[in-house]
Amino acid sequence: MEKQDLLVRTAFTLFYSRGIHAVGVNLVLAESGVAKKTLYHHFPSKEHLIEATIRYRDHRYRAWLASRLTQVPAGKAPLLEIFNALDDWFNNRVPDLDRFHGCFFINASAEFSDREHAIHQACAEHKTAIAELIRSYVDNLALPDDRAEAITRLIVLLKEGATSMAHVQGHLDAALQAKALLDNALSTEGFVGPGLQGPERNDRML
Amino acid sequence: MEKQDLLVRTAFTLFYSRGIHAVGVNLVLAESGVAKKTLYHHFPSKEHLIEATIRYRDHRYRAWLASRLTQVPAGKAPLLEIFNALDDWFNNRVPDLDRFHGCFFINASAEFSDREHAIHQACAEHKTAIAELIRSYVDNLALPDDRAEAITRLIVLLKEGATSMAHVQGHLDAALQAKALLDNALSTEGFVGPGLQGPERNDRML
DNA sequence: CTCTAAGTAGACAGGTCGGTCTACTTAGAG
DNA sequence: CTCTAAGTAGACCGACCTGTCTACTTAGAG
Repeated sequence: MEKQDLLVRTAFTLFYSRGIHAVGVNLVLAESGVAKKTLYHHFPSKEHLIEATIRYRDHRYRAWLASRLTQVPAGKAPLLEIFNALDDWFNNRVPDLDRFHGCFFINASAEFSDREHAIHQACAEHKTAIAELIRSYVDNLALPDDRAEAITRLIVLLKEGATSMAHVQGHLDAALQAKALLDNALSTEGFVGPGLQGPERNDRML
Repeated sequence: MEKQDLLVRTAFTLFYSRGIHAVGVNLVLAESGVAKKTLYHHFPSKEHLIEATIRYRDHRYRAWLASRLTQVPAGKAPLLEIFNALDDWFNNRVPDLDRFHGCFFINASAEFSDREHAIHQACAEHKTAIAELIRSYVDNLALPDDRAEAITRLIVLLKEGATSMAHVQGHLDAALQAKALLDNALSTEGFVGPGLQGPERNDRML
């Protein structure tokens, strides 16, 4: 594997499990077995390495989620499938995403709290990209634009809440709970209008 | 003011706005004007100071939220009022809580990711305490126990999601969006059963 | 008046931080 | 064969980290 990739992967795993400020470049080098000069040959500073780990995680996470959503029939199913995927992630059934330690982008935003900071903005952009992915599936329901936007934001809200609860409180069933809530909302007149089927019988949790 | 309190308040503000690992004790001392010996007289280590800031924030936050919920009529209103309070917090209309930088406990959990760690556990305990506060208001609706528990968890889910979105993405209206969703859920047959009023007309956002 | 607890300023120790640098070693392209 | 880009190990720099320590000051209790 190319040294640059190796550094980014190693740095990501360390940053994700221990926090970004808590991990020094010397540890990344020791874990990866790469020389310091090589790191600074590819990245002008630790900051750039951090940004590379953000892009790396963004790419992996989006690819994983997008792949999951193509594996179910079109319609409501992909929207609910988001939360099946989250459930797998929380319960460490997705080795590709590393052992669950919450959302890397939420964590990074906590360490780089200033919204003007490049790293915080990169995290926000990831969230926007995820929202756009979700929106593309909501659009398949052929709803009015404002309705589609509201449902997209609802799903994002539930996703963020479930991820946070799973990490901080250890409520590993938060994804399925969010799924049941979404299912109910999607079946309610005020949300998507008549014409969609009722909730999936065996997923009722509320 | 007692030096111990001054240290905790100063440390909290710095930790909250810049991150815990990013702030050294020397900065806390410089900002507070307290001598280093005094800090280590009251706290055996930085770790203990961090734990004190967690307890401090826990106390302040719970007192603020509890106070807000007593200012509306009993019934559904306090549950919706949670999100009015969050909306004020996100938009910096609550000076007592410091300038909004997300949830301090989520942020701290990101920096102390190991769930066995005392600081992470203290954060989880705060969330549990908040959930119990909410639960006490849900109980006023006189619902079956499992229903009440589900609604409590739903509210917590929405609260966490809104807080995270407000911080990372800057969606400062997330609280009102969550409120509208809760309002709808509380009015839906499957959630609390018949007998409760419909959604508040002018808060419909979905 | 005396004793004590809590405070001050700031030097210091041992370690880690991000980052630079020298000197040397590959491996592949022209 | 030669040149270059990318790699190695690791010494080194100044800055900052947590935490300890000396020496002195202050305020209140007995």
